[in-house]
Amino acid sequence: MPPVRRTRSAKATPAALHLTRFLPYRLSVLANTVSHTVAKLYETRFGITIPEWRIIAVLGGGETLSAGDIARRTAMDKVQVSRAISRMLDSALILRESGDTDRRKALLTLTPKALAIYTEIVPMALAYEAELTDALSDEERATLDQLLTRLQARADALATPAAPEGEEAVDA
Amino acid sequence: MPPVRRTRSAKATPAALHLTRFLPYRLSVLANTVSHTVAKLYETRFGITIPEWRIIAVLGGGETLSAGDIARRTAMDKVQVSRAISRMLDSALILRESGDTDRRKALLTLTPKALAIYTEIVPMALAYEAELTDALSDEERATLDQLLTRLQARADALATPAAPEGEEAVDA
DNA sequence: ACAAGATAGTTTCGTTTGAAACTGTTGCAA
DNA sequence: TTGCAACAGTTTCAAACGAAACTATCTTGT
Repeated sequence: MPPVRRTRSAKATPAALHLTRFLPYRLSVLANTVSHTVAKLYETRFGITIPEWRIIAVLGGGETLSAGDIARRTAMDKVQVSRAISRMLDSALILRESGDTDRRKALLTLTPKALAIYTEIVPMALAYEAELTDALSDEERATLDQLLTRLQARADALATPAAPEGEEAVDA
Repeated sequence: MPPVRRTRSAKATPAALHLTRFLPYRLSVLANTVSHTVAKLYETRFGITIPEWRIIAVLGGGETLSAGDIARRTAMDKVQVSRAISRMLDSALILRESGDTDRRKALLTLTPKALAIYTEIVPMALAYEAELTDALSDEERATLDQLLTRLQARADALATPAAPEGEEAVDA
């Protein structure tokens, strides 16, 4: 009997991997391209960064939130939020007031200056988003929405236990 | 006659923007969740970073490329590639040889050690990808592929002139 | 009522990042 | 040929990042 011939599928050739077909890679590149573009948009027009934009976005409705609330809603970590808030205090975009029931929590509100930015920036943001999905039909847009939601849920489930929820993000 | 009632669509209320429905935000969060997970995977198992993984991925076929080639194929900028290569030289994952026709270009090849990592890592990467898209049907996977391709093309077209092509990415 | 632990937020520290400046090499034009 | 722009890759620098340590406040159990 001849020795067992190692079959090709066993170990020899690992399925080839083309980076440009690899989903994590593609998501990363796409998210980066998009983030860079909008970051430059916000930066040149309003002098704010993406973390600051996110904070403006969640406070723009006039709500008053604590830093922790903001971190949860923006998927940024508390360090990032803390730093962004301190920048925004310097540039008079935000108001901080100690809560009286719990003095650990600081209640944050946008200043009129920030609200003005909000009013101007939201249409720009939506316009960019519209341009980005320009080539998609309404049905495709709905499908994309669907798929992203499901992928995010799956990614969260597969995420390292250290960050099971409230994932931090580079920018956007 | 009562005075004209300002219509809601005029100026008063800018279309509300919910971060969790905003595509750039969603892409950023998803890409980050995924990147973090795979980064930890590569880090704990092989002690390599994502830039290093990408370089291994493009050189894994046995090809010999220059740093510039790698930058183009991995969508990383040349600084990032340069740094990753220098790490890989230290850890004996890569071989650098000066080209004789053009001494500016260095020809890079993986060492057997890196090839062994490649052989082990590719199935892991594909397995993660498979798990991520677990809940998707084949048709949905094809649609996702389609949509991502089109979004990337659109995002490139809308990108700031500074980076019209060969976009750099944080990780993945 | 008070020690122990949880929670809110900030600061520190070492690492990573990208833009810009720099070094060295090649190709081209006068 | 030689001078200059383009190119490959590295280094520098200031900013941004995240983990972990820290401060301050609140909650809970005994």
